[in-house]
Amino acid sequence: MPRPSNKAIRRQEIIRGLMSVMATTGYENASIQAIAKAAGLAPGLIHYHFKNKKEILIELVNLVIRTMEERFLARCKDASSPAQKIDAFVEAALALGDDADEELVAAWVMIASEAMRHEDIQKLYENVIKQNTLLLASLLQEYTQGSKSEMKKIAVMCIASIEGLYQLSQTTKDILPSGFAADTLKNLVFSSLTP
Amino acid sequence: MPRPSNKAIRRQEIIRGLMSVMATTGYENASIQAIAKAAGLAPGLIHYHFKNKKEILIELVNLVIRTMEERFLARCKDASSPAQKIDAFVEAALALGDDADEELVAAWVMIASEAMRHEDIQKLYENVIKQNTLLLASLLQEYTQGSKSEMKKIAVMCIASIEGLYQLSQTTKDILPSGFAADTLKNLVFSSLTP
Amino acid sequence: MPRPSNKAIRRQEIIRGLMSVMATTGYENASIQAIAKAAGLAPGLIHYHFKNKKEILIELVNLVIRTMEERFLARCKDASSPAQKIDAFVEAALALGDDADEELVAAWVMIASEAMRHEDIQKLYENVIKQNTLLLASLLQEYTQGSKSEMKKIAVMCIASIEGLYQLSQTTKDILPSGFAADTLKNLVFSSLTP
Amino acid sequence: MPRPSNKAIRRQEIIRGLMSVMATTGYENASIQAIAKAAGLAPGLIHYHFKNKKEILIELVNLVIRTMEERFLARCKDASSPAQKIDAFVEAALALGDDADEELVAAWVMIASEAMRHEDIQKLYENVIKQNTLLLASLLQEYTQGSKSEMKKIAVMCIASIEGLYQLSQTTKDILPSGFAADTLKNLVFSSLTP
DNA sequence: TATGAATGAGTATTCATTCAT
DNA sequence: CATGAATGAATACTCATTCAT
Repeated sequence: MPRPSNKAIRRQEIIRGLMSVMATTGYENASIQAIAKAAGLAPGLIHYHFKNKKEILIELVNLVIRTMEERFLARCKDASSPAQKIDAFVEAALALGDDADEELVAAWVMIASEAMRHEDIQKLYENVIKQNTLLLASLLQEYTQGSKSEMKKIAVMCIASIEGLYQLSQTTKDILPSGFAADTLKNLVFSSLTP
Repeated sequence: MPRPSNKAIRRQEIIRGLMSVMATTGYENASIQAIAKAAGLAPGLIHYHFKNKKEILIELVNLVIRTMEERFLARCKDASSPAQKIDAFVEAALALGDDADEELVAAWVMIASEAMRHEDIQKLYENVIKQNTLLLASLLQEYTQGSKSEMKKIAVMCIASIEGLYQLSQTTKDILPSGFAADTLKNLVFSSLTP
Repeated sequence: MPRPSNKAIRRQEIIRGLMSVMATTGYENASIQAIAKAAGLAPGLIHYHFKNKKEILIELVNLVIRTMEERFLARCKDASSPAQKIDAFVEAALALGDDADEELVAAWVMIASEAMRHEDIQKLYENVIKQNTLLLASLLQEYTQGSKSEMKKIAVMCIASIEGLYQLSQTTKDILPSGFAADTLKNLVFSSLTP
Repeated sequence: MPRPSNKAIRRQEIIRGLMSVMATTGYENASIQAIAKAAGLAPGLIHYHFKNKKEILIELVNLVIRTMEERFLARCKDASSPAQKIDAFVEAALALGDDADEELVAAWVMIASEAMRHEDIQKLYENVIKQNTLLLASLLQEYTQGSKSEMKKIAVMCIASIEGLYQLSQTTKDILPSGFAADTLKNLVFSSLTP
């Protein structure tokens, strides 16, 4: 009887290893050795489970994306009106708290910058941005019967703010009034819609 | 009789070499060889003019910052009212056009991500963000006699939007409605102020 | 199933590689390539086993020091009187014979000169010199009930002679009457003690 | 009227530049740039006055040797008896005082270690050692009518002590009782002669 | 003579990837 | 599956030497 496969588990460990290393050093400086150490595994094992370093990155991107989606869905459960859903969207993106979130955001910012260098990462990143934009735009439209193109613009700007806030949270922490982000962004958005 | 010094010129060439390489590959992947090639110089010459790679990066950051400031000041010349100045601020940041701007923004996004890895870059980056935030906040306050802390929040959000838009412009170009950024951001800001 | 560790063996090989290269070229000129070649290993492997070149040097210094101590202890086994111990000390230091000794001395002379450039090597070197001096001084005192400070002076001079002879043996071989060193030094020391 | 040649002066400056750099860093680490800086000259000028780095070293060796000889001759002026001359020899070698001496000794120790690596330096070094040995041996013989070969042995040992003391003075300063060297060595030598 | 820019080869070090066990 | 040793290419940086001015 062969021992049960643990590929899936090992792959998760490795992906999380990359996430934690990347959060502080970026992708280029995340050596296989360091990833292995962070994952508590032997270096040689990495390439048994992944073809190469890039593949781990891609899986990490997918993991982060999935996690973010889940955050939104969880908050959406109790939302019925469009306004509540918009609220849920922004809260899911910006009302971050624990250490896991912290690392997730750090990794995400690193991923965003890797999107500039790797076409495949760029595609994944673009997809999320595109989807989120469309989602938010349709929520906005539902909420206020404004023009579609106008709602799209506001949605893009909103997404940009979120990405920019992630960035600033990693580089200029002490400039951000603590916990201000979600509320301020919602204010901005809603006030631009009501007239 | 002695050969005339050309240090300043060479240093500029090298800095621009780094900028152009970084714009597409990031800092870690900007090899000295590549920088030299982009600058049209022999590799060995780089370290004759700069102590190390980091020093080139720092000078590049300073150059980009200076250039951005000049853009704002140029647009501010004709602005008298606070509203016009806010307008100038946003336009200077977002109404970008030619290839030089393109490269500048690309380099800036890369710099922002380097700020996460190098403390000295982080300091420079933080300083600009801080200064811009304060500047914008005081303009907003001048314009609407709202509370200082409220204006600060809006200013931060605005700066975040700008940084986020830079990011998106590099990673998800075709999602941005062309030329929409400045106007949409101004709308958002002003509509949040008037009530 | 895992490959058995051979770190200790490889490290020894590398250290001996450095010793043999240093013996002829000195530390600065002992390139990693040359060390690897002397050890029969791939260059990249050196840095798998050692953090950097300096670390190899430090281990080499420790090895040489240990070897020298063992030489003395081996000769001391049969020594009971102080005079015999002094004899053993000088013999251990100077009655050198085979090729291994030759290389050891060559490496030691190189190490001594590196002590001028690297603080950590200087400390190791100083420690041995200091310990040997104290050891010899106490032997001398045991032998002749002379003043402590006087014995210390003779001990230092004796150690200096030994180091100087090492030096000359590497640089001006054909000036040294073969095999004269130990006897002559003992004569000098004992004749200065008897009055 | 052509400007008067200053080759000799420049060469001296460069040689002293090397001496001062070597005293602290050794020959391999004495870069042409550093030598030029120490000499207060432009880097390019070095190779105008010297074919290559080695040539400067050779001239430095000659300079140091000459300086040492002069020290001995100066002290010999008032010496008439063999004992006084032996005294002068040892004093000239070991009764060092000012900063210039300090640098000279440091450079000399570095030179001695370079003798292991460069055949031409080895020759120069060997010559001095040989000559000094013969000189001292003949003085010893004049003083005590002992056998020539015996006197040679003592002379070699004496020279070795001196070289060893130079070495220790650079590497383990605080172990040497201050100012003890000359007297102790003279005691050792004379007591070994009188039986 | 003098200056300092330029070149190119050389060096330590890192690291993704492979492979023997 | 797992381990950790091994490889070789890539990279930042140094430096003697040359050369244009």
